[in-house]
Amino acid sequence: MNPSPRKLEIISVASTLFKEKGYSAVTMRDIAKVMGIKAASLYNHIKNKEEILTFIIISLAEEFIDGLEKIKSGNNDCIYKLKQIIILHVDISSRNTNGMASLNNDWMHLKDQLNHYLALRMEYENSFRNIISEGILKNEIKNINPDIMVFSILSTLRSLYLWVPKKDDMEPTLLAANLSEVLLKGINK
Amino acid sequence: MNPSPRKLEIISVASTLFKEKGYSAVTMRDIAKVMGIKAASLYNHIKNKEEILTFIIISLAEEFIDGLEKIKSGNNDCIYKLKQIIILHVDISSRNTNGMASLNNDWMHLKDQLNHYLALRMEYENSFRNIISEGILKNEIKNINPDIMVFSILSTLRSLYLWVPKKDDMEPTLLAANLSEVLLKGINK
DNA sequence: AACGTAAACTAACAATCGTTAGTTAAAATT
DNA sequence: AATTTTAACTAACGATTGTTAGTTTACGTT
Repeated sequence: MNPSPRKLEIISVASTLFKEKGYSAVTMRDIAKVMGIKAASLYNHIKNKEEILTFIIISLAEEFIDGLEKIKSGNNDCIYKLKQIIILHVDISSRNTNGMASLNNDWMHLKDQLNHYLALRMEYENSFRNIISEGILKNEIKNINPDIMVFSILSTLRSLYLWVPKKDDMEPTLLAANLSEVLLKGINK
Repeated sequence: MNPSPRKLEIISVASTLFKEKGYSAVTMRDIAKVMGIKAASLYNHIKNKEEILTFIIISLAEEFIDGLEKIKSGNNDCIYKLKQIIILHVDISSRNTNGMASLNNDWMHLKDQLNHYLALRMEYENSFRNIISEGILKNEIKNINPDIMVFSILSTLRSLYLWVPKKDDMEPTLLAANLSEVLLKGINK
């Protein structure tokens, strides 16, 4: 069964608060106050606090997995795939600046779905590294430790949620293009 | 008056727990348990929970400010200064992988010193951006939006605390060198 | 008009939170 | 030897936590 509109509203409000203070510092009463209702009323729509966090994190994680799957399946060179990954991150992060905070910082508070999340993350990072390694083999990418390249690029992409809201005048397309230039070709002239 | 050894021990234990679960999710009883004492006994050494967080964050922030100040004052070209900044981050992050987690994720729970921290952070980012902008003027650095370059590089450097412990076999010097190559000249061959 | 449901409410629960007060035992200082 | 200091302890505080139970109100459907 799909989440009701009211439930999505609660999740959206919670995401905003989770970004501001982190999951642990946000109380059900905080969420309820923004919703304009009492804390107990939240439980007409959600099972518990954990369910909110789980929904935020798992749906975003799966969106990334799906996006990467499509990119992998395309028959393109590695640099092009990396550009698509950058676009994927700019896109998802721009549409979910709040939820991305939980995905990055509050995943350790998952219970039931913690292992599932960790598996998805490992799958994502492995696929990312494979694209880099393939690029090295095909002589498209410099022969540097692939782990360092994955770490460097992914760190930037994972921080987009903090940065995009401060530059909401900048078009996602332009941002992705500039990021590709910086991340792939560097800043040195 | 300098912090006593016992106080530093508490702060160190707290840092470890703060990295694992975040400041808000760590209780004084958690810290005490690892110390092998009761929660109330912590208060013989520290004023309150907030003081622990403040010490961790402010001392690290000041270490970054001091390091950047020395780099700025040197009469070197901008690319060299950026390489020094990368070394600075690798150095501080390697020696404080736990505390860096609080600096990055728990600063919003500061009270008395929140404004001080925000001022230091703004000062740091401004200095960073000035180095980039100067590099563009001197034709050392590509003429792309400096904000994007600052964001990109700083995001990677700020994530080092997560990555260094997973690669503790890698020498900091080598890591800094590889990072300089990737961040400044890109990965594209 | 009667009924059922959705979504709010009040009230309260046991658990846990940061913190304080007062005490004790050992170590350091006089 | 007497005294002060350090650092632990027990016990408890009021506040807040996530959550449950039971109730009320409004609305759509019969």
